[in-house]
Amino acid sequence: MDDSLLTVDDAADSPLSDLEHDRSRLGRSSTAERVADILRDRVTEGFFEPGQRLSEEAIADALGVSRNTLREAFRLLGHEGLLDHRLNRGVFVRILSAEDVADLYRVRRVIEGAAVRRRPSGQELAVIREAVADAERAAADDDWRGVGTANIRFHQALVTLNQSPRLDEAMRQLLAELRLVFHVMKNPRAFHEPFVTRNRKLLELLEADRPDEAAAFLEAYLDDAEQLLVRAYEPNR
Amino acid sequence: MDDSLLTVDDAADSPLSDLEHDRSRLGRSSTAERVADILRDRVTEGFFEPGQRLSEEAIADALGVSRNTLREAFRLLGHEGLLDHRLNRGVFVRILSAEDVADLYRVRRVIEGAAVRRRPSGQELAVIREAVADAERAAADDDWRGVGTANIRFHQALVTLNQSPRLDEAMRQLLAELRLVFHVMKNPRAFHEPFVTRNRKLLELLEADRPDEAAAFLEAYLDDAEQLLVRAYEPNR
DNA sequence: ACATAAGGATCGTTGAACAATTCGACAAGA
DNA sequence: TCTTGTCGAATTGTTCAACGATCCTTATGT
Repeated sequence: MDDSLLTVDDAADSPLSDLEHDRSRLGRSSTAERVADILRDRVTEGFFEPGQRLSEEAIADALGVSRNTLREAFRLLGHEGLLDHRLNRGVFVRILSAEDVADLYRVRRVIEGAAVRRRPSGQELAVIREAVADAERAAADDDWRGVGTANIRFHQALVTLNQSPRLDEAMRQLLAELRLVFHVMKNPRAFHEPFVTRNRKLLELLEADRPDEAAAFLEAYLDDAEQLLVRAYEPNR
Repeated sequence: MDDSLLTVDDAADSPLSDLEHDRSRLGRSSTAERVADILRDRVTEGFFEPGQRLSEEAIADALGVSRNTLREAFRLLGHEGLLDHRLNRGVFVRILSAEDVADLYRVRRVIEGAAVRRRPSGQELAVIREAVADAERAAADDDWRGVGTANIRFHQALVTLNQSPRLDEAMRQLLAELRLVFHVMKNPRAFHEPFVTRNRKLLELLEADRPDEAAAFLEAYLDDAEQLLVRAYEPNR
C-alpha cells in the first residue's frame, strides 16, 4: 500500500466523491427489499395484472424465501400504493379507480407546476434535454414503449427543479402508481405520440426562461393526458 | 319481511349507503398496525428521543407481541420517516438533519402554496376558522402545547383545499416528521406565539379571496418558521 | 499506541406450528 | 326459487425457536 492510500481520508475527496455516490446501494441489501424490487418490476411491467391476488405460499415458494420475508416485501409495496392489503384476504395488485387517476393528476399539477416555475440550472436543463431527445429518438423508431419510459424520465427530471429529495421520491411513487394505469391503453402510440412534441415545446419555454408560460403549458398538458387516460379507463370500471 | 327489503340491492341504496360509510373501520385491525399506532404516538410525543435505538426484543417483550409482528410495525414507521432502519444494526428514532428540515419546508411551500391559491368553500373555511380559534384560545390560556397542535390542524386544513387525499396524506406524514424536530425547541412559546396572529391574518386573506397575497404571506410565514427552527436546531448537530 | 482477534449481543431469515378468518358448497327451511 | 345455516378446505395472521451473519466491545499481542 502506498502513501496516497494512507492519506486518502484526509485530503483527496475528489476521487472519492464518485464512490460516495454509489454508497446508497451499499446499504440496500436485505432479502425483503430485493424481493420487493422484483415484485415492483413485475407489477409495473404488467406481469401481475391489477386485481390479481398474490398468493403468499406460491410466491414465497417460487422465489425461495420464507413467508415472513415475503410479507415484509408486501408491506413495502403496499405503502407504495402498488399492492392492496386486505386483512385475512391477502394482497392484490392495486386497482386504481378513475378518482385515483384524477387525484394523481392533481398531485402532478401541484408538484410539477411548482417545478417549472423555478429557474433551472444548466446541468438540470441538460438532463431534461436528454430525456426529450430520447423520447424523440424512440418515437422515430416506432418504439412506443421506449417513448413511455423516456417520457417518465422527462417528468422526473422536471421535478428535480424543486431541489427537494422528498418531492423526487413522491414523484417516483406517483409515477409507479400511474404505470398501473398505463397498461389499459391498448394503443400506446395514440397515448404517447402527442406528448413528444409537447415535451420539446415545454423544454423550450424553460430554456427561454418563461416560467409563467411554461406553467400554463404544463397545465394544459396534464389536463389532456388525464382526459385521455380517464376516457380509456372509465369504461372498464 | 316486506317488499322494501327484497328489492334492496336494486333500488334502495340510500339506507345502505350509511353502512357503507363505516366500512373503512372493518379492515383496520391488525396487530402490527396497532403496534405501529402506539409507537408512532411514543415517538411524536418525544417519549423515545431521536437517535435512540429501539430494541426488537425489549419492545416485543414489553408489548407482548412477537418479533416478527413488531418488525412489520417498524417497517411501517420507517416508511413514514419516523424510524431509521439500519441493516443489521436495528431501528433508531430518526434524527433529522438541518438539510432535512430545509427539505420539509420546501415541500410545505409547494403543497401549502398551491392550497392557498385555491378558492375555498364555505365548509372548508369553517374548519380553518375553527383551528385558528382553537390556537387563539390555547394561547390565551398559556397552553403552548395546545397551540402547537391547533397550529398543526390549521395547516392540515389548509392542505385540504387542494382536494387531494394523497396530498393530505403527504402532509400528515410531513407534519409527523416535523414533530420530531419541534422537541428541540426549549421555549415553545417563543416558537408558537408569533404564528397565532399570522394564522388569523392568513385566514382573513383567504376569506377576502385574495389568493396571491395569501400565497406571498404564507411564503414569508414559512421562511420565518424554518429559520426559527433551523437556528435552534443547527447547533445541536 | 495501534492493529488484530475473540466474544457477546443483536439482527436477518427460516421453517414449522396453530388460531382466526374467508370462501365456496351443500343442505335445510320458507 | 330464494334465503339462511352449517361444514370444511384453503389461506392468512401470529407466534415461537433456531441458526447464521453482522456489528460492537473488549481483550490480546506487538
